[in-house]
Amino acid sequence: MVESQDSLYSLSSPDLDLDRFDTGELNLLSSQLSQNGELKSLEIDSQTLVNNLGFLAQEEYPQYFHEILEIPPLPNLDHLRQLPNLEDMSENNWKFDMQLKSESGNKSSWLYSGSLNKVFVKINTPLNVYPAFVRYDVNAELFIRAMIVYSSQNDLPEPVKKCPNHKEKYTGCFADHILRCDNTESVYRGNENGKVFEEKLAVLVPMKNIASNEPLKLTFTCQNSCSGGMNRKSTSLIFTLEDQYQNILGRKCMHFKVCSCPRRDKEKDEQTTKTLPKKRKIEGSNAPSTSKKQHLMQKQDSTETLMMDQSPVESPIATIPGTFMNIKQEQDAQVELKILLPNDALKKKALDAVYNVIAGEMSRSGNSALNYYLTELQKQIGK
Amino acid sequence: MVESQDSLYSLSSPDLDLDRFDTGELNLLSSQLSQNGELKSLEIDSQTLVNNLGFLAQEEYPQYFHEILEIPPLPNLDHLRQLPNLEDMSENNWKFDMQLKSESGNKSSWLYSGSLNKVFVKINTPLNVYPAFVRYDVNAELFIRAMIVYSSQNDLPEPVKKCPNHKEKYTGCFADHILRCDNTESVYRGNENGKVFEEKLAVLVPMKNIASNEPLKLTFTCQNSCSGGMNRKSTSLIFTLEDQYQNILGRKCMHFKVCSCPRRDKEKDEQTTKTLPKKRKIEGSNAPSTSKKQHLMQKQDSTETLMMDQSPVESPIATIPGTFMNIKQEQDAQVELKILLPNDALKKKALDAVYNVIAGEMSRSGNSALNYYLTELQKQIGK
DNA sequence: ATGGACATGTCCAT
DNA sequence: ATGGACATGTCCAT
Ligand SMILES: [Zn+2]
Ligand SMILES: [Zn+2]
Ligand SMILES: [Zn+2]
Ligand SMILES: [Zn+2]
Repeated sequence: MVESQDSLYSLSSPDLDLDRFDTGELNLLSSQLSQNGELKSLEIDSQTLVNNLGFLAQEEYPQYFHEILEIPPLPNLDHLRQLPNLEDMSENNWKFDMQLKSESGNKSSWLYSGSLNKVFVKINTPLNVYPAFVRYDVNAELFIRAMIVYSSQNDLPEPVKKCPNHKEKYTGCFADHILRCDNTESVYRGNENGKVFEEKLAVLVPMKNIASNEPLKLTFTCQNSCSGGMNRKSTSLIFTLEDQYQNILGRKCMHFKVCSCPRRDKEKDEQTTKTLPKKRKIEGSNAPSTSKKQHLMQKQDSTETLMMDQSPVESPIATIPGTFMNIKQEQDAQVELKILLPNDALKKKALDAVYNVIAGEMSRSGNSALNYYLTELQKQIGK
Repeated sequence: MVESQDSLYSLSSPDLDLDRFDTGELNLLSSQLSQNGELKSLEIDSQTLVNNLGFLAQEEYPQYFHEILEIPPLPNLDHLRQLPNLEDMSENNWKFDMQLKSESGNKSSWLYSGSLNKVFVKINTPLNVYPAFVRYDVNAELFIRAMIVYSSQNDLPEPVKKCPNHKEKYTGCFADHILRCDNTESVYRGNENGKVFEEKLAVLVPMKNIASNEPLKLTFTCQNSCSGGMNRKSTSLIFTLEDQYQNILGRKCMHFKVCSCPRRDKEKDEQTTKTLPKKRKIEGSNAPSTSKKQHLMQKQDSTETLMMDQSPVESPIATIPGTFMNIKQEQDAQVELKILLPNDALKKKALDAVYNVIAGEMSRSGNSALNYYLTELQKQIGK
């Protein structure tokens, strides 16, 4: 164990003997790093490690060499102990992207501003984000990590914590997590005080069980305005496509704001940004009044508008869950009932009431074909 | 023990044999009542007790008879198991009052509105309140209890809880208490879910150590606007002068609001009240839209300006409703109900049934926002 | 759902 | 400290 680490430390030039990296060692190194926040057991600080492995860490190397060199993936794990990176990384073989698709239904629960690369979303409301990437290496086990950070350079290191008010409502693995992902097998990582990438709160979603057109079903459980929490600071979402070794294969970032009036706030935000870069921010310990308050992402803002709005096409899939198979029904034209209800409890009551309507009719008419609808209703009620 | 209680229960007429009351028995009864929220050990409900002791509970009897009759104070402990009373009680021998004195210094930390009988104060800022009373019985051990309640009749039973955000900062005996009193030997009483007088959170200050001109040094540790806490409901402060047996010798009430801008809010409040009694409140589970939202104290609002400075009539004590609906209308996630039905006729019936579900809920909860869903349903039903 | 009014905390210049 | 502007949640009528 120590031996393998020693061999790592001895690396000091780009003439790396790549054969020496087998995935076993990498895994080991990776876990070594993450289980021990300060690397004390290795008696080496993370900076030293970064210095020694730094040449592997260039953004230019995310591609895999193993096909050419017939070796395992080039390790690129220094980011684990660094601050999150807010630059998109999509110009490699994986062509990773995350896309929002406007949904016809209750579209008001979120709105996206292309000019700001920012999504405005209500609290506890689903935001579906669709992964898009080329499966460049079919053997890689893929994950998408979703993480929240403060947008401003000064606040980036600061952990983004859920406010005590909203914390109170939840227990369990995501009690401290603002960002929830309701896809099955999502894993909640990090801790509330984590500063570097691997320690920050995030949700890790295995792609293994995600259908090709299935979105990440995200939910924000705290508002940007919450005092004792995000406290009106501006925030960003970072998605990273990762393999089983935590190599980063792609990255997609966007600003977000969890608020009560997405439309109003989006319009005001676009308006304000259009005119002049204002102050009146409590972000960062920046200069009194002149500071331009620039986001890390905005470094490339020249191309940002494009980046956003083109990220285009692709088919919206949105298979409606719970869609019924078409039953060839007798003479009567089958009809769909589709309504909006205030909450799940009332939806449940509504379903029960409809159940009674159908059951009553079936009883009165003796039309046992209606049983099909009861069964379908029961499925929804059971959920 | 049981015997002494039995003797109490046997009282059934005002011809009370006052000699039978010694302070020992009263103390015992009092502690019996308070240690056992439901009086289970006595196998008697508090209502029965009130019925039996009710004749002692008249507001007209707070005076002591012991000088005349040479017996201990007339017991008056039924209030312990009732909702707090919001009427001033100063027209007796004790002439109890609590007074604010404008301080030259940092006067901005609070402001008092005479016309509203309301003090506007900043969070975590000292509010000195000066007790004034005639020491009618020099042998009595005196206390002043300070308690916070919701002003509106509907919300009065609801415990006033500190929001989780502000709770987080404190530990110890006043962790849950919004109202702090920094005088030495202040004792924190009650519990967060207490509904009746003796169980509600309060601070009890022994007068023994208070110099004659010394004020109660109060501090509010949570704002009226705090969600998860007072949640913008209007609130009142109740001071009661009590003896060592918890008899109430005097009472002084005032509205208060803990806010960031006392001056602005005071002016706006006075302005608004001057014109017309408005709605736009989240207080009480009141009727849909017409409810006048009246404070207990405001029942006499016609004379309130006077009342403040005099001390009025009489008024009923609100009884404890078994439950009070929680109006807390946080943002519920809207949901869509989508089902397939055999034909239009049944769809119509289904819509009717759902309509009834929502209408019923709206009626029960008084949540008029649900009307939107009824309207939408009606559109579909009309088709 | 939606837009307007409002309530109320925060920032900022003086 | 103070008043004005602003940010942002909530209520309400449609
Ligand atoms: Zn929150
Ligand atoms: Zn940006
Ligand atoms: Zn609070
Ligand atoms: Zn009043």
